[in-house]
Amino acid sequence: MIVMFRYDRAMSRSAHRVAALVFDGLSPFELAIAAEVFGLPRPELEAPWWYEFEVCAERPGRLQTLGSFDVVATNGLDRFASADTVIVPGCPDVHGQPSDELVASLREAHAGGARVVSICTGAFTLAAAGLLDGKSATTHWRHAPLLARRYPRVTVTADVLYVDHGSILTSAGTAAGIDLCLHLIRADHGEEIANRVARRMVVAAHREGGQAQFVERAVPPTISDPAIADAIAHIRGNLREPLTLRALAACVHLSPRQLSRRFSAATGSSPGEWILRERLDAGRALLERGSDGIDEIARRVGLPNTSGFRRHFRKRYGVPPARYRQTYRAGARPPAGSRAG
DNA sequence: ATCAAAACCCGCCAAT
DNA sequence: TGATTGGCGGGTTTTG
Repeated sequence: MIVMFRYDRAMSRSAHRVAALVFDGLSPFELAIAAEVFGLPRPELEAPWWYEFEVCAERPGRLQTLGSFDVVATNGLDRFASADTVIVPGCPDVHGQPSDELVASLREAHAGGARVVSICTGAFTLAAAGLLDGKSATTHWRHAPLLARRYPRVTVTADVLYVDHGSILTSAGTAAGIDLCLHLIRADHGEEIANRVARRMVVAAHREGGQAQFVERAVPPTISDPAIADAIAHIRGNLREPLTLRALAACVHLSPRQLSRRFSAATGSSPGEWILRERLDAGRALLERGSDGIDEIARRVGLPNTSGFRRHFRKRYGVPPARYRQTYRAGARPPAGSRAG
């Protein structure tokens, strides 16, 4: 599993080093995303390890950002070779070409086992380095057609927030970089810590980002209506039961009409919708972790009719359950060419 | 893929 | 008088 792989790898050294590329004309926001997620100390999380964040430039020194302030890079590109994760923010010119030196250092980082991560049009830089050849990738939707034209060997997917190939990850327009960085935290430290980081940043731990995004549940909203909070707790604790509106209403001492009304007010979704989502989330988790068959999983999440389970699953996640499991497991292999660690 | 039955959702409105 | 409740109708969705 890649999660274990990354964990072991990080534990084998003093810390997991995240190196971000900076250059003149940098978007400060994109750099700040990486700095916020990886650069802030977070002792309150009690994670077994955390990241060391640094910025690296082709020519270290003072650099102009697109905002009205400068950044000073103290490191050169040689730091990429030994980094565990390399972040490449949006490039200043989508028609331009990165320098040979940058291309070489990105290739070296990747060959050396680093995860290489692009935000927004950073995908152009990765593509120019040949790191995306034969792979799917994403970038800002405005530039997706250009990326596909310029680099025909890259399969450009414009309708997702990010694409994870294990050692190569690309994200869509600027803010999707947040989704991707949280995704990395989730891969490294698990859902719980990723959710807590997201909560600290006051963003959704997960946005549904298009069909095959395979995302986890978002930070649960705070429910101020106690009856509805009870109802949700009851749903979670009794997923395998039928859970009709009427039964649920009786359980929390409300009329069905009232439950329906207050549930929508408190959560933004109807009881039925919510219950279905809980069931499918649980089903997805069982597909990822356990080895139960689809029939058994369907029963356990309260959709005992397997064809119904498949129908809903496919509609929500874009792929049938069996293929989801296959894809998920396949995606969990360590990246080829990684160094031992 | 199709279909009848069941369940759900929600605007409406009289009763509280 | 204004807010909340809960039954009803029936269009929509889900089920098996």
